[in-house]
Amino acid sequence: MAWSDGLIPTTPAYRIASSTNDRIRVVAGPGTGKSFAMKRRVARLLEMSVAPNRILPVTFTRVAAEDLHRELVNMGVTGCDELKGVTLHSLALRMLMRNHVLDATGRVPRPLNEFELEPLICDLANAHGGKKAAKRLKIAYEAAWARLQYQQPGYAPSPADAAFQADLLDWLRFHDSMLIGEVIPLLYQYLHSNPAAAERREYRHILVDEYQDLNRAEQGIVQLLSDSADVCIVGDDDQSIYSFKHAHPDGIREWLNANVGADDLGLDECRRCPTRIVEMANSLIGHNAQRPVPRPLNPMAANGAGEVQIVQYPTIAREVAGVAASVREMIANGTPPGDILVLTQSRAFGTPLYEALVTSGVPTKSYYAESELSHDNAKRAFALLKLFANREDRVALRWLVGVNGNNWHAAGYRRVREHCENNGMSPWEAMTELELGVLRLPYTAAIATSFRDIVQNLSDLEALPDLRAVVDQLFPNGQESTRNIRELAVAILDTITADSREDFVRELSTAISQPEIPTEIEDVRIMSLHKSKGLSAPVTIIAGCVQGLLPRPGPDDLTLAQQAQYLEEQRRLFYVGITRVKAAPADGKPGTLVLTYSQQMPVRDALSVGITPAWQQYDQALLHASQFIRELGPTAPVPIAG
DNA sequence: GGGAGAGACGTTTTT
DNA sequence: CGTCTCTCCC
Repeated sequence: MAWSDGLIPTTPAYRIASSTNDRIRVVAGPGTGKSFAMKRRVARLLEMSVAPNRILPVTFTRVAAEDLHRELVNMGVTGCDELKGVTLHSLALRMLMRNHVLDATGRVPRPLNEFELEPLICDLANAHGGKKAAKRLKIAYEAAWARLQYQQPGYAPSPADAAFQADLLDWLRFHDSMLIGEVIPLLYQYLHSNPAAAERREYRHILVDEYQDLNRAEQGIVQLLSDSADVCIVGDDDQSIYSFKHAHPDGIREWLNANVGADDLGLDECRRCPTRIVEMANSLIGHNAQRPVPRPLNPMAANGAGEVQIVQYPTIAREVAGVAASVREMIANGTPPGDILVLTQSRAFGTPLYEALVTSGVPTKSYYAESELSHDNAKRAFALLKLFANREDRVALRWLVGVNGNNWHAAGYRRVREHCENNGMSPWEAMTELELGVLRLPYTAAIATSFRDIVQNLSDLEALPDLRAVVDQLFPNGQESTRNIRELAVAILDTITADSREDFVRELSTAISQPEIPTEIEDVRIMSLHKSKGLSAPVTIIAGCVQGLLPRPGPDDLTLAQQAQYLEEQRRLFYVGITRVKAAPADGKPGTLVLTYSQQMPVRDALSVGITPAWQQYDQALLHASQFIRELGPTAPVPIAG
């Protein structure tokens, strides 16, 4: 199929695909077909024989990356197999692993898993005001980098920040590791200080999706990679929902000033949603006063009006039962489960809903599912596996040796580390001597004991015939706490041929941190509003639309202006949610949106979800409908009691 | 190093 | 209302 098949030359989609301007900005609302236009643009480049490895399609999430790849394959475009959509994060990791880059940065691109942060925080807590303070300081360090504050003239961290950062960097260097939040900044630094680096001219075409969700460092990388590349950025500030990740949505506006002469294209026709929902979405987002340029979505009459229900229940238990009942009814009436998307603002709503659906026999998948590493058993086994593959994995060793102590044996470990630094030893070597009694250090008895167990565990593993046996030993069949990680490990074993421990561990790590995205959707999906971005479904249900949860009040240390911004982001989150509804008139699917909320919930649950109830009656918190329901305007139906 | 008791805090999320 | 964190004490 040719890139221009079915594209009408006067349409914006055609211009996006065909423009030869070396700078293009596309502002595109939800459901307006920006992925479609991007895909056609990539197809055109490939048909013009641009080498696939010189095209860089950057996406915010892996879902989008795989989507692009799949659609190009379906189009049968030559060269698409070699074209990989990547997230900036994975691109950065790949570049940081190149030898000359390693050399220049002096840092090992071995990001810490979430669970491996615990001993790091404990090691730094003492000198920096406790665990909480250390966590805050670590977040501040990553935030400063995400915002590129270090590059801004006049920026200076406070003495406390600077002292913490020095210690943090020492810890990371000593343990041959880095924070996940450093991956992007380190590549930024490398590219920034090496204008002659080949990386800066590696790509001929760069396409960036969801540009409003990138933070300053990420936007900076895109710029540094575009010395000799044509750049096409696509985004929508009305869908900017990642401020907690320091997204810099102003970047999409500033970009036009920095790239004078760029094509400025827009997609406004909402091809996805029913017209009634488009009108509600416009009314809702119109309440955001700080929009730079209001750009209403244009409804597409052929989609039909669609169906919308707003339902209030007396209690949260009734709400859960009610949603489950309507899902069952829809399925009984012929709606495929995969057509139904249930969105909630928190796990606390998602989990009971999931359980109710599963109990009533509805095939359901919760995207709130527990991580493979939520149990200590699984963490321990995984850390052992890392050490089994590489005795010099200092992070894994640090974790294992501290896990049984209430403070991660921070005091003793500090002595071990000092000894290593003074004598040029690795922790493995020092602990071996410690355990043999050759070396004596104060406060290290517990560490020596833990180390002895670790060595024993490892030698037990060494005695096993192959990796399959190692997996059976670490993640025993039938053990609930390691069931998820076992499934992953076994699946990987089935695909790899060589018995290489390093490869196996690397693949398992990747599989854990970057779960597979199911391509065949056969189940009802329950997920957060954030995760729903980029998806669409004929039936979308948003449960728990109550004030205090959606919108949330936001942290109390915000200024009035910041509070207003926070509220606007919450409104954008709801905007993203309701625009997931897909009308498919040809299939007789009108597109259905259901919004539910309840009048009361147990105070205990309210508190644990983050709602501070303004009113309560005995142990029940009294709830109110989200203000966003009201803001949907006159097109929205009158709420009914359920 | 570990236990008892007081006090803070509670969410969403990407890589 | 629970869980985590910190402090104090042995």
